[in-house]
Amino acid sequence: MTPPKSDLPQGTLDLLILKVIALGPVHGYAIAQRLEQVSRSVVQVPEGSLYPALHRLENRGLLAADWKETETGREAKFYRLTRKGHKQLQTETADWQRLIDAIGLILGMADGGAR
Amino acid sequence: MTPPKSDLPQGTLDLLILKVIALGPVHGYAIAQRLEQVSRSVVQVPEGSLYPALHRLENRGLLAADWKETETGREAKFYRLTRKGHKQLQTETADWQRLIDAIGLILGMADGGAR
DNA sequence: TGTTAATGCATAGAAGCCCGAGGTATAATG
DNA sequence: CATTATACCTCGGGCTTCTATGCATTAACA
Repeated sequence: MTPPKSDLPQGTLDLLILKVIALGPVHGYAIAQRLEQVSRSVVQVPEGSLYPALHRLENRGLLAADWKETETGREAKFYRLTRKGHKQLQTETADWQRLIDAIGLILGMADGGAR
Repeated sequence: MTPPKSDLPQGTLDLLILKVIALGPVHGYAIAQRLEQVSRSVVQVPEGSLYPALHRLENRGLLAADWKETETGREAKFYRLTRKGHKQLQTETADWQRLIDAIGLILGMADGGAR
């Protein structure tokens, strides 16, 4: 059944993490699940990528975290965006859009192929 | 004036190179120019990234090269796609499309919650 | 009760890519 | 003759990512 796993291009993970957290405080484990669900399993984030990324973003001052209880009564580290993180999300989203548009132009170059 | 510079996500460069070469034999230097022109300077490929990438692709058997003269009468290494390279381009293009669609889903998430 | 699965965090090590800096060489232009 | 543009190349540092591993708790299940 070969589930369509896909490796994320470097740098993209940060953007996706920022986006999920922007929707409301979440803990790390839930971020990975969320990304997988919404992307229909195209995006799969191993924990060895996730947690270092979170620490990185926190060190850069884009995230802040507090330990709280989950709905199931367990301790977890809930992340939220700082003001800096919000700005970063905006610029990274815009950058991403400009980039995939540009790549679209390149991949759309005519060679008598599809369409 | 915000110069629209953009770094390529890791791994994407290979795809773009394959695409340009698929349009017809070109030498390395021209590939970089081509990418910059078509993308309106959003994509800029430094030589320190370009040449290692070309060698990588050649070593993987996706490209083949011959020395020929350019229109200006200089020696240059012209690359073309192998059959394997063509297949690789196809699958990588499909992967890319699936990935940006998935990321589009994520970036399009609204605060209304999962739906 | 023992064991498996799921939740939740974390680090270490290896692999890989990107890019700035530096080097070689030719041709044309001022 | 010096500079600019063409055209190739490599090295080293820096960064991200993934695999593997570890720890701890809770729920389910046989």
